[in-house]
Amino acid sequence: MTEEPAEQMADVPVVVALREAIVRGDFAPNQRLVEADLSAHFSASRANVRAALIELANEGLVERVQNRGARVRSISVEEAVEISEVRLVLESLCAEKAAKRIKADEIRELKGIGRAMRKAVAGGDVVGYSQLNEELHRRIREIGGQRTAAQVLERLRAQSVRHQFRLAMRPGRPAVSLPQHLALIDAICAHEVDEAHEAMRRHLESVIAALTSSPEPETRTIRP
Amino acid sequence: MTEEPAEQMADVPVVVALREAIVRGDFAPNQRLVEADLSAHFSASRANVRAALIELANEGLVERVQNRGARVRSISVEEAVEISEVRLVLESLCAEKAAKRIKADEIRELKGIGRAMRKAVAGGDVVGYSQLNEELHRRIREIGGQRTAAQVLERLRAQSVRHQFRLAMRPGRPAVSLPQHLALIDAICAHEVDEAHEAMRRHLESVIAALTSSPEPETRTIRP
DNA sequence: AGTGACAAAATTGTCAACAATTTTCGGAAC
DNA sequence: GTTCCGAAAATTGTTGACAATTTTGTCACT
Repeated sequence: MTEEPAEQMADVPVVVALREAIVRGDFAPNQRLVEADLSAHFSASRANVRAALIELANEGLVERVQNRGARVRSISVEEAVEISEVRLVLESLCAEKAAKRIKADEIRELKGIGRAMRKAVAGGDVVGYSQLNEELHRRIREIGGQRTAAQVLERLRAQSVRHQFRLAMRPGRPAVSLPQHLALIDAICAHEVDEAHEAMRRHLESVIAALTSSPEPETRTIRP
Repeated sequence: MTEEPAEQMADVPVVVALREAIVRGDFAPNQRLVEADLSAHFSASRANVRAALIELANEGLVERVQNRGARVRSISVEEAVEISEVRLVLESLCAEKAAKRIKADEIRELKGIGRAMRKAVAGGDVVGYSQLNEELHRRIREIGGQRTAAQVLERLRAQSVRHQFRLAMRPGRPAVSLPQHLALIDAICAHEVDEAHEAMRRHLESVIAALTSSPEPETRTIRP
């Protein structure tokens, strides 16, 4: 493996660099996060690394135990389901609010995302569709204007991004979720508050169902 | 004001001592939290105080700005409403789960809380009723077994405890919420899943209504 | 071979001193 | 009296060294 100082030139705070690295998957679940190593990797002081670890532990991305250091927290399938249940009720709330508040330019934007999704699925672009998926949910949160809910959801997203991505990779999954997303977009853009709520609920119930009835390959964690 | 070293003998970590102090109201909203002062007050090193402030900022109890220190975050009424909206959907979820999973001994416990609430209201014991209120909601979260939701709710509770307490102090408020709580307890103990959900929804909708139609006295913040 | 004790190494926890920044305060200029 | 400047004070940010703890490695003993 490479051993360079790593991380881009821009002097981003350590916590955001480390958070992105974990979410991106640069660090495997359960991998130890040694303060001195991170200090070198991000060329930051150990105190800053330490502060970052405390913060990320608070966000649920990192696990810290007294005198035994920090490691990337691994999210079990059961916990991923729990997170999805919370997402269900909170994103449904945001969808409701978005259906109430959405404005003309935002309608155009959401419709645009819908078209792009259709195209991505038709073209078999799974990662592109996955990104659009994330973008759609994020925009709905923003349009909804419920900042407390949005903040909680953002934190949960970081924790479950690995499971979400694997789910998106399952064969046939995009074909299931695409019509759900399109119905959701239609409801929100038509200011149909109740239907927006229901569409989001149906979509996330489908996610939960897929997660639970999962023939997930073993998460072979090698712990050296 | 007293200037002693403060804080009980027990060597509790700084963050929990500080968190409790803020939630308890020992520090007023917007009050500055100077690291050196806290260091003396809790007889801890400045590094520990600093770590605690970072953690509490992450939890939303403290506001930190670069080079300008930390202060107790003040929660506006609008934000308290947002928090209550999130609580509504999450606690409804927990109430559902609790109605599904509740066991005999837990039923006895909840019924006991219900009786104590009735007694407290009859006797005009407002603070006692407020404590029972908190205990009931906490037990429902625990019985529900949805740890992700419970964790989010616990964090939000810390943020909104001030508003909650003031609401509880309004004349006539206990008379409104008591029957709602009793109905909630009955539904959960009877394993009536949907009704438990609805009872919690109605209860928290009433809380939100009370918060919004509020003749709250000015939060006179003196900033010296 | 297996086990336990013990030293060595690695790692985290703590602290105090120093640097950088912001705020406060006094006074000169108008 | 007000405004603007600059020095002093207060406060936060950063660094490095040291202490405490855990982990690893070694070796005698059974």
